[in-house]
Amino acid sequence: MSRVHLTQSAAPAAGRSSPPALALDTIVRGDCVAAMDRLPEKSVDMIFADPPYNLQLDGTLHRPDQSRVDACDDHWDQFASFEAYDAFTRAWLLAARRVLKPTGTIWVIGSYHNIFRVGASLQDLGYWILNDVIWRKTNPMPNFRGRRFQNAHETLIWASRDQKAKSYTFNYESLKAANDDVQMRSDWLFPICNGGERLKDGAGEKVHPTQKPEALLARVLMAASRPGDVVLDPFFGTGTTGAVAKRLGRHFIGIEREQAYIDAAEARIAAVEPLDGASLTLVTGKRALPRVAFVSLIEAGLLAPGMTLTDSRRRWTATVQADGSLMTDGEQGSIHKMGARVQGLDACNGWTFWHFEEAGTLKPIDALRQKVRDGMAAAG
Amino acid sequence: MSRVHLTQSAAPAAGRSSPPALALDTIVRGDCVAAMDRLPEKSVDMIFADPPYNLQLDGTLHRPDQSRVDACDDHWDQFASFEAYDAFTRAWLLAARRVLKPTGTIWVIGSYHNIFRVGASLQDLGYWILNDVIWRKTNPMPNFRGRRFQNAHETLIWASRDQKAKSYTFNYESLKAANDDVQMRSDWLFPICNGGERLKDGAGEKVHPTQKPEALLARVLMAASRPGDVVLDPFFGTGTTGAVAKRLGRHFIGIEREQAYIDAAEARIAAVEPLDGASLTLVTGKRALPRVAFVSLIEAGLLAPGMTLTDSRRRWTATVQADGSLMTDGEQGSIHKMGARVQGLDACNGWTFWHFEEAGTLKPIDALRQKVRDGMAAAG
DNA sequence: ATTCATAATGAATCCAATA
DNA sequence: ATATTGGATTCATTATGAA
Repeated sequence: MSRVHLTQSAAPAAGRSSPPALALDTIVRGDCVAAMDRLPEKSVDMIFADPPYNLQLDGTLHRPDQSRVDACDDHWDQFASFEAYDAFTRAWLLAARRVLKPTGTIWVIGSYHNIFRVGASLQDLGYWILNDVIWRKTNPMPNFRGRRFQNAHETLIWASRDQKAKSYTFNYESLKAANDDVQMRSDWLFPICNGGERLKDGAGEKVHPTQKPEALLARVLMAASRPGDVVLDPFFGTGTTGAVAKRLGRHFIGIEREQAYIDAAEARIAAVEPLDGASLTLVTGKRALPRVAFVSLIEAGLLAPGMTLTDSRRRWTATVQADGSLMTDGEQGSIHKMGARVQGLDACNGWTFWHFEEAGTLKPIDALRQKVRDGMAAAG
Repeated sequence: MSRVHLTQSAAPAAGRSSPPALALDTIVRGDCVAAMDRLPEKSVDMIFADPPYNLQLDGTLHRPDQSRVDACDDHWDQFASFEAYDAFTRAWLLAARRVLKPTGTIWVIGSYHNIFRVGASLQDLGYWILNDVIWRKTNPMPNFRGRRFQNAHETLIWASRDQKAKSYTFNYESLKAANDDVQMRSDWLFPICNGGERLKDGAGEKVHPTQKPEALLARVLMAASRPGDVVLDPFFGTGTTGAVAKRLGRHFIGIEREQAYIDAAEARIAAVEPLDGASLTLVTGKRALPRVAFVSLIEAGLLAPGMTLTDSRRRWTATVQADGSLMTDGEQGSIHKMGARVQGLDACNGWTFWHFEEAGTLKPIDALRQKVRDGMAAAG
């Protein structure tokens, strides 16, 4: 077992329990199923997996200029049959599911050679697919023979542990803010990994045939993990997941069989400078704010029993009751229930629906909720 | 059995044998497996299939404005389990493979709910996947609860009958000429089917919950079939495949269970005006002839096949071809190649050279490219 | 006729905390 | 475990109606 020492704190994020005796920020050498079986169950927050694609190449491909295409023909990408690939896939997906926390999610990347088998196995094992995400390549390799479309994308599947797992980590507001304030789509555009980022050996040969771009991993980690989280990569390769995790203040556990890849990954990760923690804070929306009981507005003296609230266009009115309910048309209930009732809807956000009058103008009671929250913050 | 009469010739393309006793340009009512089993083996040139997605929706979804999302909850999309869906999938894929010519290919469209199972079944049955193709939607439905990425694409799988089938139909040169002389990628951008193209009933309700855009089918048919070919659609719905096939001079065989869909499809297809045969010729050059794809102007309805383009001083003219090429003086090629040819030059920017007439004035097609670019920018 | 404002809607596996 | 309840959440396009 190798260990990469981080300069950043290894303390877990506030409010998230960390498993005991989990060797963080290390690369485990060996078979990923055996290695995962040695980890505690429900111990990792996210899994990113870039398994063998089972490319089934035969023969050598040449470019139109007769140069040879350096194919991915490594022994670890060879399987005897679809059945053998399926058995391999089920085995590692099952082991991964055991170590994944209930709030955790898994990402698997693949191409049309293997991704359909991976997706079906995910579903068969009880994972619940949240999205498939398309990595559109700005600079894919052409189809040299002109017999197919240029294969210009790869597919990622994002899945939770099971259908019931509703509270998985997803930094929706961060992604939206990063995307010109529109929600992030399922198609992402990135260049392939080349240039200075691509690891080369002494002879100038690429160290790994399928090194993924750090930008892709960065979006994955920013979307589905938080600072301090533990990210597992069972097919670590040359450590893109680890490098990005370290940079983004996440912990990683890598599993890899080939010592040459481990060596390259360790050197690579050691050179990564973690971002300052202040750069890593996430945008949080209203969802993350503490709840405020409507009655606390009355208790704080911001509203008084007997006061009349209306909607923004004064079509409906309701009376504030001392117990924190509203009364309208002889019916009594929460601000939400009564807002829905007068409109004939199933649901309503009473905080933004109901207004009070101040200095001749109508203001939503949501403005008063903010005052209460400010007071809560001041009180610690 | 219903029959739609075409005005175009039903003669097969020269050099391609046509099966005997194959009722062309008709919609067969009934189960697709039984109907395909009644067709002669190796009788169709291409299959396009839009099977049920098995969405597994649960409960009702509301938009933030409390309006209800009109979900696809039709009985035909309900399956008891993944096993039941797999059995259904294998059955129709097997029947489809029997009727497909050795030179034929199959296209299947789906989403992450079903496409992985479809893809695995395709491979298990011996089909050979050529590409997966991503339909990126310019205007997908948002994720209203902010719990996932906006599901902004669907996936098509393109496969040949088996690995040995090397001489499948693929109009590589046409696609390339139509795509600004770079080979067509595996990610395609189209709007969803809405507006005037979307079939509505007397009450203004959509006739079919999942009608596909004609532009998508047009690219599929232009890529993998030739004029006179027979295109089978075992899940015909409201007949997008048939409408596009008729317009592009292909024959179709539709299979559909619901009479209401058949009625809508027949009326729709009857109203389709086939393109002139001269507009449908394909580029066949072996070498590369001379970036918004010119074909996307056609797919977007900004230009129509058969339209005449001229240079700014009306010295030369050319005709827009359905495959996205131009024809002039009996020669056919990209907008750049044809611009260069008429001027006797080595190279030419077809975007600024070729003009179309609008309200009596000539405008460069580059103005239309900007419109398409605006749509691309909107999609990220 | 044109512009602007408002409403409607599309293959969607769409919540979290408390009782 | 289930039931209840608070209250957070949408993008691009088309259709409709007002000015």
